Amino acid sequence: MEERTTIKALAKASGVSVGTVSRALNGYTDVRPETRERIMRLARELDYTPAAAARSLVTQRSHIIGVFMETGEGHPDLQHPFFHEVLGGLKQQVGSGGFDLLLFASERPGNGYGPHSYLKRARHHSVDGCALIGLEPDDPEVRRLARADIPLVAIDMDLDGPAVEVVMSDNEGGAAQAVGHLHALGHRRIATITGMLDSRPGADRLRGYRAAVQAAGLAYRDDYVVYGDFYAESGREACERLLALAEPPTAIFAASDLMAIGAIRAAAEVGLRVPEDLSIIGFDDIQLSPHVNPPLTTMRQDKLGLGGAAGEALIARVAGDADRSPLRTLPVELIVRGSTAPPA
Amino acid sequence: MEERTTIKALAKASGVSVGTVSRALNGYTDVRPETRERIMRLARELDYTPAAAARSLVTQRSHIIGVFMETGEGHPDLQHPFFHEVLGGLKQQVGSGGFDLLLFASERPGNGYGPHSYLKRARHHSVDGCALIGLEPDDPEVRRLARADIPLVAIDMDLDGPAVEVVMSDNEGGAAQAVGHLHALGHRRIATITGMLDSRPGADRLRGYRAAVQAAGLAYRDDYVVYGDFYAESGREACERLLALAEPPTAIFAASDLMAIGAIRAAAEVGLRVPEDLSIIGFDDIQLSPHVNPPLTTMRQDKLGLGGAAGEALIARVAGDADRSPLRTLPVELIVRGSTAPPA
DNA sequence: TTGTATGCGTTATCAT
DNA sequence: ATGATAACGCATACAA
Repeated sequence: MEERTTIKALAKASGVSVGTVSRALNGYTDVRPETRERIMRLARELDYTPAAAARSLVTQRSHIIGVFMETGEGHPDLQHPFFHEVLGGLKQQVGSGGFDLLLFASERPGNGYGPHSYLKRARHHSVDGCALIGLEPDDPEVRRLARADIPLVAIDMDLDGPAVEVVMSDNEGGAAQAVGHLHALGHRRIATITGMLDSRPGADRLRGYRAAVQAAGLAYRDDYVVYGDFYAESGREACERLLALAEPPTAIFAASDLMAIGAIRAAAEVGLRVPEDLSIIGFDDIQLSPHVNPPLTTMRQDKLGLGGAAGEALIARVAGDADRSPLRTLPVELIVRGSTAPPA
Repeated sequence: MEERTTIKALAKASGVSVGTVSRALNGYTDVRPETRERIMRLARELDYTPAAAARSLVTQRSHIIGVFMETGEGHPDLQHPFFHEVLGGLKQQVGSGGFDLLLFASERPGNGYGPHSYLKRARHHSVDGCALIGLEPDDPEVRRLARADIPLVAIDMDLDGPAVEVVMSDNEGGAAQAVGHLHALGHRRIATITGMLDSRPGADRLRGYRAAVQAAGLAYRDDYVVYGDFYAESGREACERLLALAEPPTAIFAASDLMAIGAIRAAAEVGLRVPEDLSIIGFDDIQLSPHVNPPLTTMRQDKLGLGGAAGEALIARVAGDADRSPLRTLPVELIVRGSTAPPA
């Protein structure tokens, strides 16, 4: 039973008061150098570690960023690889700023009474700010959280509130660029497999597709727009439908890499070769994309950058910087690999 | 500036003392029913949320499980998809037990003095327990943490200490089963691409391979054992080397799906078809495995189950249950898909 | 330069 | 059944 060293014990050992110890440790100037040194030395020897709880109680700062992370219906959370990479960037950024991440898991905070509530969970742990990943912006509880005065950053979702900032990729521009790539290769029959359209990225990528198709002077065909849900299986089904068309497309823009990979498989199953018979471009550039067969051409999202931007925004707002643009859009990049080629 | 409702404000509103409020909320029996109801109602109206910091200060329980998660050298953390799925299972399990997860990000906890230290970070936040994912068991700081009396669960790594429990898959048995599957299909020239051998799973899977090869009466050939690091690129390179052999294998057991996928690609690049010309089996069953081309035959690890078992262990030990087996091994399952077939 | 005292929001131990 | 009151570990305003 090793007792935790408290500031009181450290004070006794140093022969000074707890107040002095606190000031010495926190870098106040009005402490005699030799006193400080003695205290610091003893702190090291006794392996003193301040209690975050006690400190946050008095300073009203927890140095903790909360994370609400879920993905849609039917998909247990933490599933989409995209979110994890974003989380990695967030972790790195807030870590360098001296913050840790609290991944909310329990739905019954505190005394366990009352309904499920994001705001309550955030308040309970006195987080200094929160990152919102994969939440439903229309959820009343999300809106309630957004109305509070706690710094918030929403990733890939629309949200507004007194202290919320939104971070997302240039989904519309990226989608247009993807279609442009296909068009430049010579494709004229270009279809798309959409993501969930009630999500901002899903809607934006479809919008980008539309804009690019029209800009290219191609006819916009309803049957070239098939709905998916960002996951692989939906990409496969959508591609099957597309290939069954009387006049099937020669190229497909899938709104996610996962769906693109599903589409490649669907093509293989009917004996079509990618990219010789069918070009497929994805969106995300997940880690596996360079390694699938064929290597996937895709629009790369700067996932670490997204998380980093979120962390940066949070840190700035926690520090009191309130005049910040409520929206930060990160550029995407065309990565040409082996799944696209000129039409046969 | 909405003021946070404190227990004091709630007491004043209810016309009772804070002590009574606390007892009412915490379900003590010695509170008059009508008093309790009034308090509960007001708590709801004022949207009262207890402060975790204050509570943990007095109860010595934070209801927080810390998570140290990193992956090896050169690979920025949070990269391997396997770990994320484990994290998902952990999150779910501890959440249902009323705990939240603290993802350690900052390397300078507290006053920022002193060296990097896992133990210090854990103590600083008074976590009730910790999950260790992807750490180096030989790291002196890890050992120091393990010696402490705080409940620990190590995932996929060897570690011992007064309160540490280890959770991992049956890597050795699974590897043997994978090789057995290949052998049963008729393969006799079976090679392996290993993971990092300084990791417990990497070493165990190689051991399982060896055991199965010998059990099958096949000759153990050094040139059929190529070293990888679990990631895709290493699988690709290893497979290239294998295929360049004078007598190349007809089947490969890759110690991870990522490497198996890299291997498939290497085969494709030299014009070999999988599984017709070369069978490949992986290990993990990551989310993409069913969707790659061809769908990957693999040994499925119960990733959610791993995380869940870790969470369960942590919760039990935090509750004081100390007589628990220090090791929990979860079974793996052969998933036959399209990347293995009888030799030509 | 240092010590003392107060308070942060709770729970827990006494009384009553 | 309820109310004071003392912790919990720390930071800080005020004295000295």
